[in-house]
Amino acid sequence: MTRDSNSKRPQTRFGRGRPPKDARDVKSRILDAAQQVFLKRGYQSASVDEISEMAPASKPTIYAHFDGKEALFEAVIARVITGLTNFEDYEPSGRSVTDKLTSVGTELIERFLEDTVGVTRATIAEADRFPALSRHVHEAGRDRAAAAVSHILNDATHMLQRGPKGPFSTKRSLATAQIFMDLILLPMLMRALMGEDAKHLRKEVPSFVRERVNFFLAACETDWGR
Amino acid sequence: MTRDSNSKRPQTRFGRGRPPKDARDVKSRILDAAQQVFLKRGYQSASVDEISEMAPASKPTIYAHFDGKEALFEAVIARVITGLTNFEDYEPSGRSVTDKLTSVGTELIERFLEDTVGVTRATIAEADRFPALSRHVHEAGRDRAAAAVSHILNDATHMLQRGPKGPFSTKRSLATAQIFMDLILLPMLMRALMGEDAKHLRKEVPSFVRERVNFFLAACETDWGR
DNA sequence: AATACACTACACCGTATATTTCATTTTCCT
DNA sequence: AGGAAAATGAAATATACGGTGTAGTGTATT
Repeated sequence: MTRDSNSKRPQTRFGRGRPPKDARDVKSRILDAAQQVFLKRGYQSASVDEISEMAPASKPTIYAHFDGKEALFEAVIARVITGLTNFEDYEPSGRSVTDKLTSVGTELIERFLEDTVGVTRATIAEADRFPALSRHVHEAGRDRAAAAVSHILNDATHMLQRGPKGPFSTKRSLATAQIFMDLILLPMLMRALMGEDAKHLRKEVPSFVRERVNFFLAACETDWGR
Repeated sequence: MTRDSNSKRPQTRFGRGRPPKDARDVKSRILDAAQQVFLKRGYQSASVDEISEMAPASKPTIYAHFDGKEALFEAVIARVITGLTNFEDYEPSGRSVTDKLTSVGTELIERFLEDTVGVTRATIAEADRFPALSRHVHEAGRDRAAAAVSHILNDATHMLQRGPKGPFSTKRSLATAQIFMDLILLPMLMRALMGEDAKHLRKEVPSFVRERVNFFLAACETDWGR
């Protein structure tokens, strides 16, 4: 009864022995599984056994590649973070400023609602066990995205042809980008964190973004606070 | 190394036997300790033993008063929540609208930064273990506060004497209050959740609130989106 | 003084889980 | 072919924790 070949073992499972060369690298298999499990259950509730089963990879193998559960968790977070700030090749659609900002806002929400929720939840939960990680996630998620949005806002400035004293004063573009994100991304992220259904959230996104962009532009077109 | 080795017995510890009548009720001692431990460590990492030591109360006593760890957790959350939404007797200081809103914003941050951070963190972490709790916290923290802010905004409308078509249109006052909170409270709450030092945060509050109130008022004084 | 009570301390059980050891198996490389 | 490499399954170790049972003890009440 040791050999149970027709069981529901997930995907590829190798028997004992050195795996064939064409098999996907064990390390990345472990990381993939760990990401799924950690982002689903959080750090504490995640078990190495489950990761081992899902990878698939035996526990000795896991401990051969990573120093322990904590190191594995940190590796997973680091990997998700780096794969999340690729705003390089993004260009907002639409011609008017309103359309462009709506596009940016929607894209932000879409992108962050996908992977970030799990990471954010996990890091928030374990904020005192991994203080460095928490800070890293914060900076990566907030400051980097703000820089990207700031860049896009600067483009909008030039588009409006109102010069450096225009609605998006260049000097404060970073703070303004921050406001944009707080106004549009953060509320949705928070609601997702609190467990609101993703499908339900997605349905509200268009009208929500429209409302917030209107509000944002209304303020930007004045000389708020100078 | 989850365990703190400096397990100094806090405050009063009774020997065996029935405690004197004037001793604070065991139940509230347990709840106090449970609150400290849960909000510090989260649900999973919190151990009943630690609560027992901190209360101080023996484990059998704890299980005599509560059905188990989950029930204890729910009791703690419920207790924190109910003690959090007392905006009844709050009146914003200042004469100008700007001053009033600044006062409201600061008060919001102060109040929520105190206890809410721990609760929010704990419920976010355990959002799928206690789905009902998560929703309750969300509604209590968001909708109730929004209603209170909405009320204050309505007062500001009357103050400005611009009638029902004024800057704070009554019909949308709830959505506007939502924006106010998202603009002022949410960013600070998020930063606190990510483990930023409370002392450091408090130093930034005044200038932050000022900036955001200016932005908020600038938009409100237009007819943003009709 | 006697009794009921409301606790305490301590030890125990069962389970879950991180981590390691060991012998074994299969593939790669020369 | 033959050894090194890489992984395996199974089981052992160690720890932590939720929950419970037992016996004892001081306070309140009668």
